[in-house]
Amino acid sequence: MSMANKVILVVEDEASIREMLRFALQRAEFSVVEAGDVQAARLKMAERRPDLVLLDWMMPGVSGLEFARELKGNPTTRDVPIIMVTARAEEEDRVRGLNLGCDDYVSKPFSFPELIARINAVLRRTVPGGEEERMAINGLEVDAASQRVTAKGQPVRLGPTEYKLLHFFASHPERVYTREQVLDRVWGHNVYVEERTVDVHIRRLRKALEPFGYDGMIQTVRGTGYRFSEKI
Amino acid sequence: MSMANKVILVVEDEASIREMLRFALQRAEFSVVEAGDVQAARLKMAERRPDLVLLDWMMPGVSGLEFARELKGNPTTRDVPIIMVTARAEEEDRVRGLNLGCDDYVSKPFSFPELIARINAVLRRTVPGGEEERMAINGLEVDAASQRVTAKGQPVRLGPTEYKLLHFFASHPERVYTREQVLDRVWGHNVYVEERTVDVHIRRLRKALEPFGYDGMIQTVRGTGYRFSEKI
DNA sequence: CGGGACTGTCACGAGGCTGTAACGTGTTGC
DNA sequence: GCAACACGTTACAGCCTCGTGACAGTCCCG
Repeated sequence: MSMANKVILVVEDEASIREMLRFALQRAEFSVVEAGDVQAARLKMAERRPDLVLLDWMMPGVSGLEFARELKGNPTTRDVPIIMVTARAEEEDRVRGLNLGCDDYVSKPFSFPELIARINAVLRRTVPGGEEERMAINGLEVDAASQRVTAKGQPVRLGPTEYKLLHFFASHPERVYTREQVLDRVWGHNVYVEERTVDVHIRRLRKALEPFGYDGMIQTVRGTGYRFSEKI
Repeated sequence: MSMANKVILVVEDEASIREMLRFALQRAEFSVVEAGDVQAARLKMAERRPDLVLLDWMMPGVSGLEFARELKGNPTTRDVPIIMVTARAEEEDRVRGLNLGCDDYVSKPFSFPELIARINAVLRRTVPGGEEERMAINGLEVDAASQRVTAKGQPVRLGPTEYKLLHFFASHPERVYTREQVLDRVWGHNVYVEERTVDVHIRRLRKALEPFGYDGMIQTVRGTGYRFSEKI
């Protein structure tokens, strides 16, 4: 299992716990980046995008909850998985965290093996092959680095969600996805939005691609969901 | 909500627990297949690929762990999600299970709502068709991932039911099925439809395949039902 | 503070899909 | 030959799905 080289950002105010976490994570062959508060976390985040964020729930200043919302609200960081660390196993917090789009949840006191296992489970879920930096299908180019889309050289104006949607579909062509799965992959885990919302964004995406004749690539599979295909 | 008709294989040695699980799952509109040990589970697995496996950890004979490893090692069954059921919250076991590639775990005693919720969460993540499930018989291709059928390269337009029907028959060739069996497998358990309805959909499927000369593959077995055969 | 961009939800309508009945056709058994 | 039967085929009404436009709320930025 080449889980190595994965970078984990630990956001935790108590230095002693941070220390322990670093020790345990490094022993499991993760690279660790630490932050004592949200401010520092933002900087580290901008510096290098981690593969996963381990986020303490209770922190002085900006809370972990708010930081999670911040990350999930930003298209650039939306798909970095988050595991919440909370002091209590309070149901309500847990629900709020999950509804926010956190991928999992660990409550103190936790065992390190369990923590590692959960991290591995979450990392395994995140798309392995979907890290294509640049895709060009049939004259339609999707550049992940600049988050830009061009069709036959012409720039395509897309909103963040439409971009994310296209990026996801383009990196998984010839495959049907249900609305639920699209919501999971594009909007984030455990976020509650109406399924039909996908339809609307599909419509917006198609509209944006229409002037270039690419709208046919997003295909409706009646009774199931949608599919991206280069065959127009 | 088209979540119905998902098939769950319950592997559990204690009959009473199996009973409870079946009750709870069926009430949540899942179809349940049961197995008392790993041996039986293998058979059920081969007979029909379930959408999810609920696997008891502790079992006499071959343990759940081994069976999980077996499933995850086989490309055909690799992407059938597994939820482990452990007797206690045995830390180490849990960890081993997750590292093995199980998608989630539940520890006894568990609450049924939680179990159902976890099952739904896991099912939501899994893509239809799984890994490269693709059939090509004699120039007729059925691709489960894209839910698309092509005959000699030409796309075949099929409604959802016709697609499911063809997919089912194509993956069980040279074997007769009664209308009742077809209804069970294609329409799903606990659905009441007139048996003759199968005839109508068979007709529609044949009609769609006719332009390509493939309609003869769906053969009538008078007095019994239908059969799919590559011999036209 | 005001405007613009973006998002999520809803309501409406067109069209496709489904199940059933009814009738047609071939087959079996007497 | 003629019922009885099994299956083929067609027609159709109702339902369901999906496309689409509108709209209110939110966030950001000048």
